[in-house]
Amino acid sequence: MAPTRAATLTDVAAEAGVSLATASRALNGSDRVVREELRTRVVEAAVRLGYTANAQAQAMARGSTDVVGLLVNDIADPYFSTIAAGLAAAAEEQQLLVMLCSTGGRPERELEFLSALRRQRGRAIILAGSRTSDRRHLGEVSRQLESFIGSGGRVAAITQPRLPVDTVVVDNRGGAHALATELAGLGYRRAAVLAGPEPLLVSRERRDGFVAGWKAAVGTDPVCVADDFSRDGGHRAMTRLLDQAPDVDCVFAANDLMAMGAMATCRERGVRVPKDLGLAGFDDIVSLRDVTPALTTVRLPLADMGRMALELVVGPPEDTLRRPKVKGEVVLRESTPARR
Amino acid sequence: MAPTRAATLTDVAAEAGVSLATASRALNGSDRVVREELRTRVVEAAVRLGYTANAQAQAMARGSTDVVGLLVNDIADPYFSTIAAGLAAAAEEQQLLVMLCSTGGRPERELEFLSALRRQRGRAIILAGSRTSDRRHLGEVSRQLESFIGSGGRVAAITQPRLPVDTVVVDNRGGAHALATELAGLGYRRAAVLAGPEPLLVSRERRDGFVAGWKAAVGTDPVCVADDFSRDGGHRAMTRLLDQAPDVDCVFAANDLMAMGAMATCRERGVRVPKDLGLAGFDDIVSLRDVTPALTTVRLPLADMGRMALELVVGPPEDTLRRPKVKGEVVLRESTPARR
DNA sequence: CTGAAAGCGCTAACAC
DNA sequence: GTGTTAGCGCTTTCAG
Repeated sequence: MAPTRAATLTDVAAEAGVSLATASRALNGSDRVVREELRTRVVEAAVRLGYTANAQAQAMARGSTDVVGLLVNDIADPYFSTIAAGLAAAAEEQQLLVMLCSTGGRPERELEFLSALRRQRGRAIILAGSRTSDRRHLGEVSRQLESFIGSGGRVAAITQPRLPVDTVVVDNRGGAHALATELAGLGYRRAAVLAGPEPLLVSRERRDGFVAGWKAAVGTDPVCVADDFSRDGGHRAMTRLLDQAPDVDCVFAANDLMAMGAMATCRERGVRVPKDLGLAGFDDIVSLRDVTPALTTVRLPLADMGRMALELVVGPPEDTLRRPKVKGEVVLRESTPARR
Repeated sequence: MAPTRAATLTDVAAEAGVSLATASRALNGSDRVVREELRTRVVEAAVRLGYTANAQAQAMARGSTDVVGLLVNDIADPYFSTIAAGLAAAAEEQQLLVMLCSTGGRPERELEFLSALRRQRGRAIILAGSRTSDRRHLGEVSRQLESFIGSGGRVAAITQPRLPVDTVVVDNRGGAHALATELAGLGYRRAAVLAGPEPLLVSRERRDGFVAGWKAAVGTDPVCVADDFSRDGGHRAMTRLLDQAPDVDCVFAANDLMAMGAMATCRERGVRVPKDLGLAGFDDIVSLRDVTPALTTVRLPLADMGRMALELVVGPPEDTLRRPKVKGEVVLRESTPARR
């Protein structure tokens, strides 16, 4: 059957025998009050006609939408999907719709999405881990964001404090520092770090925090190997590490994904965790619950971070940049038992 | 600073000294051709003014949008997030925007999203595992979908063949049947099934397929215990199973999440997998890579399923219902070694 | 409390 | 080729 033209507000008004304005006021909220009798007449007419407001038309007339954009690196990564879940729940409470973009790390994709959101006149955009370091690209992003903000849009970021926007910041340094202290206290003596890509701030902070903590506690410098912030990256880094420095007794991977990759390397190489080697990660992603041995990590309240980011973009804008902080909590598990 | 009014096409036209129509044709595509000279003039004016088309206005004038909705149960569940990733990638290729809704299993949320998408005049909506069985609710959903379709919207589902819409269907029965056959071939003799909620079709299909396969191969009826389709559900079900029938030698959990829960129960109870008990799941979610022992499962091409679903809603609509099928592939791993 | 009418920004006939 | 103009569906002054 041919798509029947959807009923419009005009239709409803006619059906109810009232003016367009009254129908609008009765149906789609307004400070104005409509007499109860008319009101019900309109509502009934609307139901009879199966009326659904046209959000586009409303957006145009009102000059604002209910859409917030969420930009993540990879929605299949549990780190991001948990953040997304938290954000989605908060968005629901605020009656906002979430537009999702999983960039797969491609900078051009990021820019496309920003511009799509400008076109959509989105109300806000939330950047979760825009993993880039290319200055040129970062410049472009800033430019896009500026004009988005300039035309009334709100922006918040999660752990990307390089952009001049409200940001949920994670105390990476402190978390990693605390972890190093704990590990040293457990009796480990020869540590290594599997860091993420050097240009990534998060990665540097975690590495530096760990190194500082370790130095303070043990007095030595951990070996550092860098690779991608992914499971495969962890796998490769660990392989190189075992070749370079087979005598380490504990390894800190800059995120859980890398730690899982490292664990896989250990299995392949016959290195027993935690017998031969203590291993720790960072983030406490949900899938960690099911790895064996259970992995020591620094827990981040991921879902809350999504929530917080959304809260940054609703409510009245503030003059000053906000940077709510979340701390990581060291969670010791089987992968790093006390070394006697 | 006050949000400066964004430049409109009218502004651009004025700046370029051409008519509105020409500006529109030059900027936002059209079959009409614009003389090169004017064209560049318009483009330059647009750049100068920082013009961004207003998607709302375009949608209204054109009568269609570039938005597709994706409805999932829980975006933090790796099953859904992997599907979402596949779908997002495909959407990008089609220049479509993805509106995400993570319902958390709440039926009312599902309906709200459907109606939001109608309001948005979304082009299509994809339902991934709308996990419900309530007839009343299903009726409401159908009604919403019908009017969505009636007004030109497209709908596709993933593994929810109860709705009269194009659906990516999974051969749950066949996959589970094949798994049962393999397990029997490996020498297992006393099987149990941790099924999902009885009302869920997927759950019944997997259970029935396994039972049928097992019966054909071994001749007996597996014990069945049902619970939620989640990690916790698997944990509870396994607990009950161990109490009821401690002598089973292999367990099939209706999805990987339940299998992981079951594995946790085993760890707590001191039941060794696979020594005391073989264990298998279904889906092959990505986090499975890192559990020990590696879990036998039936692999589903999750990202592809997201892709396929999107393909169902782009391109010309067909008269007949389409039901592309995907098969599961049995992947034997450490959790089910041969029983001698 | 209700109605008439002026837009919101853009596209697509329809003329020239 | 290019310009004019009539909508798209709704909100919101501005008058009654």
